[in-house]
Amino acid sequence: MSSEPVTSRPTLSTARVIEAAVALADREGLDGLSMRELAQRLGVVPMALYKHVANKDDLLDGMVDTVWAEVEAPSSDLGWREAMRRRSISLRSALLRHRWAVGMMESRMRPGPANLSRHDAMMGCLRRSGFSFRTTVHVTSVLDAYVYGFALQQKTLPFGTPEESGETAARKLEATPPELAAMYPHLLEVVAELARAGYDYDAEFLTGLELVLDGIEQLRPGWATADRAPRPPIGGHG
Amino acid sequence: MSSEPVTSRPTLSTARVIEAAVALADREGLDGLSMRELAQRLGVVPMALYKHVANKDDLLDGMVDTVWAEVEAPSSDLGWREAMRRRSISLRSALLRHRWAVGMMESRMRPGPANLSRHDAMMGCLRRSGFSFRTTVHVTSVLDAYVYGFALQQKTLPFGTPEESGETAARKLEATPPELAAMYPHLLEVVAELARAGYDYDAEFLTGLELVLDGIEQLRPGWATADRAPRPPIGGHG
DNA sequence: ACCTGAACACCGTTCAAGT
DNA sequence: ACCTGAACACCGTTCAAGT
Repeated sequence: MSSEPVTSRPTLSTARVIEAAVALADREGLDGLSMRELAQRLGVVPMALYKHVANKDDLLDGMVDTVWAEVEAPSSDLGWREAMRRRSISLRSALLRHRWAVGMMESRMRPGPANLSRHDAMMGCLRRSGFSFRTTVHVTSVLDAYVYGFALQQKTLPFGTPEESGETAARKLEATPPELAAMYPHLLEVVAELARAGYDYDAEFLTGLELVLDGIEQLRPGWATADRAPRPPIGGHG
Repeated sequence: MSSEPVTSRPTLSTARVIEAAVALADREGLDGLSMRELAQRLGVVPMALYKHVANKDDLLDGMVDTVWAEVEAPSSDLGWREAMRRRSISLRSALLRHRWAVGMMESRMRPGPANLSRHDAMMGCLRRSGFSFRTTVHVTSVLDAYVYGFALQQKTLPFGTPEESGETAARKLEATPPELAAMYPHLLEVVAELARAGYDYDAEFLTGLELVLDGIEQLRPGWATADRAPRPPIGGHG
């Protein structure tokens, strides 16, 4: 009696709605994601979606947690530096696959389970590696700022590949009227160099990441001697 | 004959439209900024705006350059580190005053004159301070990522002042069901510490900024010896 | 020539009518 | 009880009609 539906259109579910919404946003951007368009792609009437998500904001909550689920949770087995490096690279990769998610990863009012578990793993890794509470916050703050900020820049800048960036820069350079070139000599000089040598986002990200990790290494209290959380310094943390 | 209009409503101009749009976005956010609402606040019919801006995107271009005009251009007189510190703080302040602008500062396809002049000053300061072309790009990339990323986090996170953040965290903590507390022990531990000691965005930003500046100091070729651009190392930059 | 109201093609969501 | 079409209050922008 209860024969499986063999059609290519499985019945709607919250998971399927979220999955389709992510796919739509990946392809068309956040502006292209409307409840009406999403419904059409799923072959249902717009109001049918509201059986599976409370509203668009609820849908976005689910989409963001889908992205979090793709982020590698740091494990303290690797040592904090390798763990933080891998998590940062993994977070950036997820944000490259889902550019619409940049700026939404920390903003949801009701964080989902994947979000919570990844943050818990981050805190656990740092605390177990001997960072104090306060320093754990510093590390999280500066690393997240760097990764989110870099992803934001890349999402936002007008070129993709190294070659493309060189070409874009070169074209812009040629199109620059002489009076502008005279007003912004240093900017033009650097853009010309980029046009010559190309601009590789991945390499740039890794360079900056090591720079930030070096800074964190210095921040770690007792980094040169102890391997576990030392007693707090007399003056507090300031 | 041509008597000055003494009314409180001066005639419309591009500058006045942009100014009003910035004020509206500051107060109501980007979502609250519609051409219709903006027109109403200016006491004109919606279509009247299109005499002064080509479309909404053109309006946003103008708004972003208004924010750039508030950013202090770095001067190499101060030394690169102090100059970069001041520019970063100034950029963040502008983004705090105009939160809607986070994520739009580098994304405009037709950058305005204030944008170009600030970027030119940045490049000029770094080049004059002895950074190579390539290292100048690294410095710009990592500093901008940090400032934009931090501003994005702050815009996005649900609390404002240190006290408020403590209270918010404490309230969330109390509202946490025991089964969740057991699943995310490290996260809860850190949040509890934040609830106790408070979370000061300004202090956090400055801490991370010095960390990044320390990293940049290491990046600078010839930083220990020369004060002007050294000849490039034999192996290139790697 | 200038200005602008109505219209077009959208949006998220409510709500009442239909099965 | 469930589903859904029409409706509501928006949106940016076009375009033709009015002065």
